[in-house]
Amino acid sequence: MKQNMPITKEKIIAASWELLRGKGIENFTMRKLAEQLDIKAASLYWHFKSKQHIFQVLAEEVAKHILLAERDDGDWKEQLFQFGVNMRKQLQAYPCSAQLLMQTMPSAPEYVALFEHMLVVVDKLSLKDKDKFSSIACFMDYILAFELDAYERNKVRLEITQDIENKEQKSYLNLSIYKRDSSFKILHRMHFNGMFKNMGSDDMFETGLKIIILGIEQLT
Amino acid sequence: MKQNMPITKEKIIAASWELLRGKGIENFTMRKLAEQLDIKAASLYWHFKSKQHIFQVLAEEVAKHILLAERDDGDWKEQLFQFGVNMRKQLQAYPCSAQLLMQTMPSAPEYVALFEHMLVVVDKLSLKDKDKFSSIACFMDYILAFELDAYERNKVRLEITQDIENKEQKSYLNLSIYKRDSSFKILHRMHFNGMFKNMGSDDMFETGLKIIILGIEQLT
DNA sequence: ACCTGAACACCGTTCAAGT
DNA sequence: ACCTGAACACCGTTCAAGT
Repeated sequence: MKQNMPITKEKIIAASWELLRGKGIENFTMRKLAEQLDIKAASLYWHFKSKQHIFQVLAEEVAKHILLAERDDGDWKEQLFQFGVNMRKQLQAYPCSAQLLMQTMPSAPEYVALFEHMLVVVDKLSLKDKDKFSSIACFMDYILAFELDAYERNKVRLEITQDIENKEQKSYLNLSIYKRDSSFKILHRMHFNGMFKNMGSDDMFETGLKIIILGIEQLT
Repeated sequence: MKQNMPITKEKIIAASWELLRGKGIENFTMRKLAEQLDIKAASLYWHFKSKQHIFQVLAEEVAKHILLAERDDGDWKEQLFQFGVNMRKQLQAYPCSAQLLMQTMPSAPEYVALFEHMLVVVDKLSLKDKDKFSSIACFMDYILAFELDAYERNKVRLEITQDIENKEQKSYLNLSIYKRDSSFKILHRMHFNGMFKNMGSDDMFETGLKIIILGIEQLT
């Protein structure tokens, strides 16, 4: 990480991804970012006018990579499905990218390009423009929320394992209570904790994708 | 706001909602919350062990109210639709509640009750348990993401109008560029800004809800 | 039981001053 | 052109001390 060469925007962005991966977006600070680059926090402000602006650049980078990895195979249903799978793959490759996109979305030109790209896929359907737009918005909302959710759940999971290490045993999720509580009949039947542990899996993600694609088809 | 009676948990929670409504979750601070209650920030820690814990209580309150407002009319499709509409209404009634739920979701007992309630609606369908669960997760993800999105978009909108007041004219969304850019053919045809202005509307929300419900039906 | 002052270890951002 | 020290106005949280 230590270099004598002058800092560039590119190096700051690269270090930002590292910091996000290591500390998460809630612990991303200008001071830590500067430390990682062997400079002082104040120096960052020569390259970027604010932390928010760094986030915007990161978000646009993600949006760009989502579009780059696109190939258009099969019918519209297959295309939409592949787009969803690929978008999630990119979101997983860039730490906290769902948060970044959610925060900065409508201002980024790349975001609009994403929208346009998906509208093309759905344009051949015999739907009102308004419904095409709603379909794509729903599709993207689902994907983003799925990853936001996964991130939060992972955070809780890490806190718990940390507490166990510290012999604190706080048990944020005391599932044992629900296991015995007869008021949650269906969840109980579904093997409560197994179901919740399966949240965030590839399988669950793809089922959601299928639901939305089938739903769009049905809207015609 | 000024009272001589001793502060209670209930008063702190009430003041928290006010603060969220007035300042948003990103400007919710213990110091501001204390000020609103005419006490000092340190005093809050006698009632709640942390800011995070206050958020957890707020989130559970929202989840509780979503369940309370429930009536079960019609077939499963109608029920699910009404649930979605009602859930969004509650999310809109409590400021930043989508963020609160997203942050604290899996640890809250009320959240599990929400899940169970929706699973009951969908339980009569001839689906694998796994797919019932995925359906509900998809449904809830969509609703939360829709409101998160609306919140962020509103934030940007407020910043812009503020800038216009300040004669800064930064134009975070310079839509005029896209309007002329021929690479966004479909969005252009759809009246670019009109479409984006329509984002977050009741109509768009309900279309998304319908898509997911039709999709779940198709999964059987 | 309930509240406070003072402190600790942080933040993002600015800006005059250095090279 | 690029970086820094020092400061400003904040954070969340703790804790001995007050009533």
